[in-house]
Formats: sequence, structure tokens, C-alpha cells
Amino acid sequence: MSEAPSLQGLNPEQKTAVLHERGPLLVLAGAGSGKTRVITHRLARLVETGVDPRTIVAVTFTNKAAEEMRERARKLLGGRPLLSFVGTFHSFALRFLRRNAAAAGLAPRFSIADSADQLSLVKEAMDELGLSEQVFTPGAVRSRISHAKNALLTAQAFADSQTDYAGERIGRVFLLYERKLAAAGALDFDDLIVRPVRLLRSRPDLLAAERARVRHLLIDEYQDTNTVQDALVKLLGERAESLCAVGDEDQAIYRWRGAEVEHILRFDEDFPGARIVPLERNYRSTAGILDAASGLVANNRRRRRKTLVADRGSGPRVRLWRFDEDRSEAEAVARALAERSEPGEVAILYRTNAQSRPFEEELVRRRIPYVVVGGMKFYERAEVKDALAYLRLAGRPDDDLAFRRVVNVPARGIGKTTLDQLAKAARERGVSWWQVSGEPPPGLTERARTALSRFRALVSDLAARAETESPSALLEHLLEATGYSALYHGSEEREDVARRENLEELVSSAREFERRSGEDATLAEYLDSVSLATDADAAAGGRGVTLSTLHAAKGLEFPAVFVVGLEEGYLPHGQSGEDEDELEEERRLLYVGMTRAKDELTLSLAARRLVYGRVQPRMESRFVSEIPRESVDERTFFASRPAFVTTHVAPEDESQEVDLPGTGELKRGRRVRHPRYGYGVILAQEGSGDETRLTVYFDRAGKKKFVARYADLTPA
DNA sequence: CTGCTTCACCTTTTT
DNA sequence: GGTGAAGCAG
Repeated sequence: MSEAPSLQGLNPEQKTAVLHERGPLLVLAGAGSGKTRVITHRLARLVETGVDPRTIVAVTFTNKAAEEMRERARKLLGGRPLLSFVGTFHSFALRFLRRNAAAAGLAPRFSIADSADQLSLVKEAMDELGLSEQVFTPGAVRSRISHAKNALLTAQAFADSQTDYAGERIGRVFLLYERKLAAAGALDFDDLIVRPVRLLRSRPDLLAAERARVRHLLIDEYQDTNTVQDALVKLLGERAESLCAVGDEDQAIYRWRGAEVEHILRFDEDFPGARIVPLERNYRSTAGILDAASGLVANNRRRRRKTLVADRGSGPRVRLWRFDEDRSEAEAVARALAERSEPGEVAILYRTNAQSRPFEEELVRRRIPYVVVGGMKFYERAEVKDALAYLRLAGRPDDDLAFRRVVNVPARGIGKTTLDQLAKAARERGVSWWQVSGEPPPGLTERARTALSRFRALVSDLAARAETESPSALLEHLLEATGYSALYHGSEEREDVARRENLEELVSSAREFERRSGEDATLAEYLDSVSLATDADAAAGGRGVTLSTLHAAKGLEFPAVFVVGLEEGYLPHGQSGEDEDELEEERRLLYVGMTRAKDELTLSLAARRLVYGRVQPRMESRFVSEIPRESVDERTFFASRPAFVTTHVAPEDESQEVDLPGTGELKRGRRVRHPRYGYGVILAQEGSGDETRLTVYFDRAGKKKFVARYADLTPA
């Protein structure tokens, strides 16, 4: 008699966690210890033992993780479709709000403001309150608002509790921001979780109903829950038949977003009688890699002591490569990975998105395929957002955020003056822009009126079609009808071609959505899914090298990993401050990166690097010295030639020019720009100091001579 | 009103 | 190096 699929291939601890029947369970899953395995098997097990799958809710932090979990659980169940909810906190909460919109006091078709929308609302509020952006940046204010919301403070409560000047101002922005959001009929990401918590707390009847729907709860990445998410888990988990939280405090990397490790450290106090199952056997990495990573993270104080035991053999030591400059780092990494037969087995991980560039260039040069995770996201591109804004308007013309985004895209003669008047009227009358545009304020020109009424006719038509047409068909139609396609039609500009491709991609993604969700895929559902989509699930581990931030790499694994840019300023990041909590988070971030590696791990850094287009000296990260020496194999690659290779003078001249630091910007071979003549390259230099004369060859204007101190030349 | 040019500021990390 | 806001000419 063989075991059920859900129990196969599990070690005793994993099995304990999967079989746990009633009440709270905390699985402390060290890196590579089979966390996803436990949670998916547990999900399958519950279904197998006869639990109604619709009463099981599994929550993850990313769509990607949700997708994977659903897929793996489905396989374990013999391919039957899984009726349980598997998704992110945000999508779970959104569904709840859609079901209970009226009770929550929300417009039935409320929309979701993304981070860009949030930022513009904050800016607007600050403008109206006459707050100079010098004092607080809108970004900082938004972050304060977000933190307040995640601490379950209302705008009023926040404002009332402020005593100092800055706090009091921010409180006023917060209040106005909330008013604007409400006027637009929108919720921000934080609201998606905050609102359900409020509602469930104030309405025992709804809480009871929701508890009846959710009998078994599984939460992944518990170390990254913030206060509101934790509150939601408590509301639903306390009375559930089972609650299973899985996490690892050593991989907590979202403190900056309000996550608190305390939630996982305190789990057994919050849920008395909780069973705790540690998973301490690492199946992923070879021992050398694990020793190095464990040695590093052992420097953190706020953690439960634990030992991860390597299940695999020793393997090679971790390589530490030091370079003179960033280009050599990129070259060496690309060369090393070119030796591997399968690019899909390699990942390059870095702290900030901007660091991908030199590696991308190097990979392109060598024709090695690669995938950048995150980065400039598909759904954040202007043309995609514009098209979606039209779609939102079709669903709900009162969507102010969407209205304002596209009312004049493509340009139809509705300019700033007109919009200012509309804004004012909308505020005074307390109605949406759509409504104002139907009865425009008297001050408008005839031209503006005509333009507005044509726009209204367009939107009305789209709204009518939305009743019958599928999202993808509507999308295709509106791109033509709005004149949006025509904007980029026929152009051979790189950018325009890319835009057309993105719009095509958007239409196919809508089709894909319809295919997956069957006949009755509604526009609203499509818009919801898009609002919560992040990177177009550019799933890693495909056919190319994976380039990713350390954050986005969590949960992934690769045979070979390069963690690059191990320098002060990146790791720890310059913005992260010196306090112990923040340093510990940065250390965990590196730990997460290192533990992604199965067979080979390379850490690298450079002594000089181009930052914002300027060469900057870099210092080795303090974390490097915290990694146990015996597990590291160090090498230094400093080229014998002086550093600072500048642009080549001409394609046929491969000799590299040298520009020593501190000797001025304008040297032979340097690429420069002149306000009148455009781009060129310095051919010759005579004299020195104020007398320096330069001969420049311009791409367009040919050869010119200048006295350096008068010529307005800038390095290009 | 539009489209072009210039200039400041930028960068953590993401649902 | 790149982007978005502001400023200016048509």
C-alpha cells in the first residue's frame, strides 16, 4: 500500500507539518528546507482528506508564488482543478471587498490606485495646501501615509496625534489625499487590506460569515506580514480549524514596507498552544555555500537561534572576486557564465534595479539570452496605462484617475487651462470629472466645449460596448476609436515600434485572461487582475540568464548564482541608515541572495563604478568580512593598465584612452556635447589650464576648435 | 494648445 | 545615464 501523493517524498518534520490537524501551526522553514513543498503538500492533503476545498485559503506575497503553489498542488491531486483560493493577500482582500462593497461603503466598481496614482494625488494635495516640495518630497509623504495606514491609523487619527510642524502638515496632506481618493472612487494598495480589517472588526455578522468561508488558512512568508496583514490573519485564523504559517525570520526583507519580524517571533504568544515545527535540513545548497551564508546571518541578533544542516555534499567554496571597475566585473561574470551550457541555470543578483545595465550590455554583446525580473514593468509603461485607463473609463466613467489620464491623450485640444477649470468645478460641486464634463463650467471656450463633448461621446460608446464585448475586443476597438493607435502608426522610431508591440502584447494578455477564466470573463475581473499584476510574470528560470534584484529573487533557486556589487552603499544600501535593525535587514538580504545558489556561488565587487554617469570610488561591503574565511576562495582581478577606459576614438582604433581621476573631464578621446554643434569627440588638446585649446570632431558639424574655458562643452 | 528643449533630481527594495 | 517637470517658441 503506497502513501498518498501528498505524503510522498517528505522528511519526518515536513510530514509532521503536513499532517498537523487542528489549531495553529508555525513552520520555521530555513532557506532551502522545503517550505513550498510543505505548504503545497499540506494544501493537497487537506483536500485529499475530504475538506471542502472552497474553505481552504492559501495566501502568498506574490502572484508568481501563488501560481506555482496552485500548479504544484493541482499536480499532487492528480490534475483536478483546485477550487481553493490561492493568491496574494491583496487579491484575497480585494475579493472580499468586491463581495462586501456596499457594507464597506464603497462604490460598487471602485478602482485601485497604483503607486503612480498615489504619488500624483499626494502631489496634488501638497500643491493645494501650498506645501513646498522642498520640505517633504511627495515620496516621503506617501511613505508616511502608507505606514500610518499599515498601523491601522485613520487619516483623522493620524492628524490628531501629530504635534510637530512636519507631522501636522503631513496629517493635512493625508486627510486631503483620502478625500481625493474617495472622490475618485479608488482605493490604494494599503486600503485593500485595511478596509476588510476595519469592516470585519466592526461587523460581527460579516466576521462570522467570513470565518465560515475560511476554515483552513495557510500563510506563506509569514515573516513579511505587516501589522494589518497580521490583524487579518488573526481575525480569520483564531477560529479556523487550522492555521498554518510558514516563514523564516532570517529571510525577512520587507521591514521598509511595514513588515515586522515580531509577528513570526511572537506567533506562539498570539496563538496560544501553537505547534512549532522547525525545518532545519537544507536540500538546496552545497555545504560551502550554506556555511558562508549561515556564518553571515549569524551576525544578526534579532533571530531565533538555529542551525541549518546541509543535506548535500561539500561542493566548491564560495568565490569572492574583486575588480578594479564595474566593466571588468560585468565582463568576468559574463565570461564565467558563458562557459556554462545552460544560461537558464544562472542568476545575477543585485541590490537595485539600476545595477542590471552593465550586465545586460555584456550579455547582449555575447549574445547570451537573459530575462530581467521586474525592472521597467510592463503594466507601468505609459501606453499600457493609457489603454487601461480607457478600459477603466468604459467600465466606470466616473473613474477620475482614468479620466484625467486620457482625457487629452491623444491630444484633442483639452489643455491645462480647461483641465484646471474642470478640476475646480469638480471640487466645488463634489462630483466626478465625468459629471462636470457633462455640464462644463461657463468659463470654457467653445473649442474646449466641443472637444469635451466629443470625448464624452467616445467614452459613452465605449461604455455601451463594454456591456456586450469581451475585454480584449473592447481593447482592440478602443485603440482604434480613440485614435491611440494612430499616434504610433507607421513610425519606424524604436520607441514607437516598442509601444505598438506593448499594446499588442496587452491585447493578447487580455485574450489569455479570457481563455483562462472562461466564457464569462468580465471587464471588472480583468481590470482587477491587471491592477494586482506586477511584473508580467516574467517567470525566472526560463531560457536565459536571470537578472534580478535580491528582493525579487526570494523563493527562487539556481545552480549558479552571482551576487554582484558587494559594496558599501549597495549592501548595506546607502539609504538604509546605520541603525542595527536596518543593517540586519540588509544582511538578511544578502543572506537571501546567497542561499538561492545550489552548486556555485560567486560574490563580486568593484573598486570603482559608474554611478549616475560619474565614476565613483567604492568600498568593500562590511558584510564580506563577516563571511567565514574558510568557506571563501578570494581572487583579485586588477587590470595592469590604468583604470578608466573611456570611449573609443574611432571604431577602427581599438587602443583605449586613459583618463586618470581628477585630471579634468576634457581629454583626447572623450565624447562631448556642445549646445550648438551637438555630439562630438575630442581629437586634440593643446596647452593647459585656462589656455587649453581643444579640437573637436562633431558628428554633424565636422571639425571645430575651441578655447576650453569658453566653450560650453560637457562630457557626453 | 502643442511640441520641443532644458534642467533638476534621481534610486532602494514591491503588493 | 535617464526621466519627468517646467519653460518657451510657434
